[in-house]
Amino acid sequence: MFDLKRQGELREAIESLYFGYRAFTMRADRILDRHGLGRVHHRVLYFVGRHPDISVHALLALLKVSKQALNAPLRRLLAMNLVGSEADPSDRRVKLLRLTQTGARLEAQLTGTQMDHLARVFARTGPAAEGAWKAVMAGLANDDEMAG
Amino acid sequence: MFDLKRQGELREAIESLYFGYRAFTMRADRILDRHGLGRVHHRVLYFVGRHPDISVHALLALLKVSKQALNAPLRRLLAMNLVGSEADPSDRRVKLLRLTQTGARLEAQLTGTQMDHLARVFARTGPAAEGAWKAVMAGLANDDEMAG
DNA sequence: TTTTTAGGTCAAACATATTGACACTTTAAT
DNA sequence: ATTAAAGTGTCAATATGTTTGACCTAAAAA
Repeated sequence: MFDLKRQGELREAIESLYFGYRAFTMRADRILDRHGLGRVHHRVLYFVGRHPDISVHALLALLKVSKQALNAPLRRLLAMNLVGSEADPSDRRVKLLRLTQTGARLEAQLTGTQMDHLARVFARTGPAAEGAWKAVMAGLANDDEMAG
Repeated sequence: MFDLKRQGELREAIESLYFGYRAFTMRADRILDRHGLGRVHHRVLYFVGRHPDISVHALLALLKVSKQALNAPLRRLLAMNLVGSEADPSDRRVKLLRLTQTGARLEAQLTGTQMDHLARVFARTGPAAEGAWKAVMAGLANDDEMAG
C-alpha cells in the first residue's frame, strides 16, 4: 500500500499516461480516417516497415492478436497495394511481407506526425528527460513480459 | 525531417510507448474480464473515483466519447451498484455520480495493480526519471490540446 | 413563453475482436 | 513413405464498442 501522497503522485502518473497516449494516437487516427483505415492498419504498416520481410506468424506474435483479427486488415492492405508479399524461398509455407512504395509513403506520413509530436515535446523537456522517459516506458513493457 | 539516427531514436520511442501502454493496461484488463467488464467501465470507475459528484456531462467531456457510448457501461455500473447517482440539488437536471463502497473497492483493486506496476518501474529508474517521465507525458497530452 | 441544457434511449450501421472449425501447402519427424 | 506439425487462409457465430441520427423528458435560462 502507498501513503496518500504517493498515491496521488501515482494517480497523476496514470492520468498523464492515459491522456498522453490518447493525444499521441489522435493525430495519426485522423489521417487514417481519410483513407478509410483504422489503427490496426497503421500498426501493420508500422511493423512491416520496421521489419521488412517479416512473416505473418511473427507479425501476429508481435501484435498479440488472433490471425482472424489480422486477416481482414492485412488483406485490405494487400488489395490497396500498400503491402506486398512473397513466399520465403527457404520455407515456402512462410509469406514474407514488406511495404510497397505507396505503403512506405503512407507509413512515413503517419509515423511522421507522431515523430513530430514526440520531437516537439523532447525539444522542450531536454535530452536527459528523453532518456529517462524511454527507460521508464521500456520498464513498463518489460515488467509485463515476466508477469504477462 | 529528421536524420536517420534521430529517426531511429524516435521510432524506438514510439515503440516503447506502444508496448509500454499495452503492458500497462493488460493487468487491469484481466481483472475486469473476471467481472465481465471492459476498459470503459474501468475508466468510468477511475474518474468517478477521482472526481466525486462529477456530472454525466463532465464525464463525457473528460472521456471524449458520445453519450451513447457512455450510456450502456454507466447503466451497467449503476445496476451493479458500483456507482451511485443523485440529482444535483442546485440544478436538478444534473445527475451527480460517485462510487459506492463496492465500487470503490473494485476501483482500488484495478488501479492498485497499475500503481504497483508504475511504482515498481519508478523504484528501479529513480525519482529524477519519474519526474522527467511525467513531464514528457504531460507534454504529449498538452501538445494535443492546442492542435486537437 | 420559448429556447437551451442535461440527460436518456432506440435504431441502424460499422469496426474490432474473439473462439471454433476446417482446409491447404509445405516441412519435419518417425 | 507415411504421419505429424507448422504457417497460412477463410467461414461462421458471437460479442463489444462506437458512431450518427432521431426523438423524448425535465429543468433552467432567456
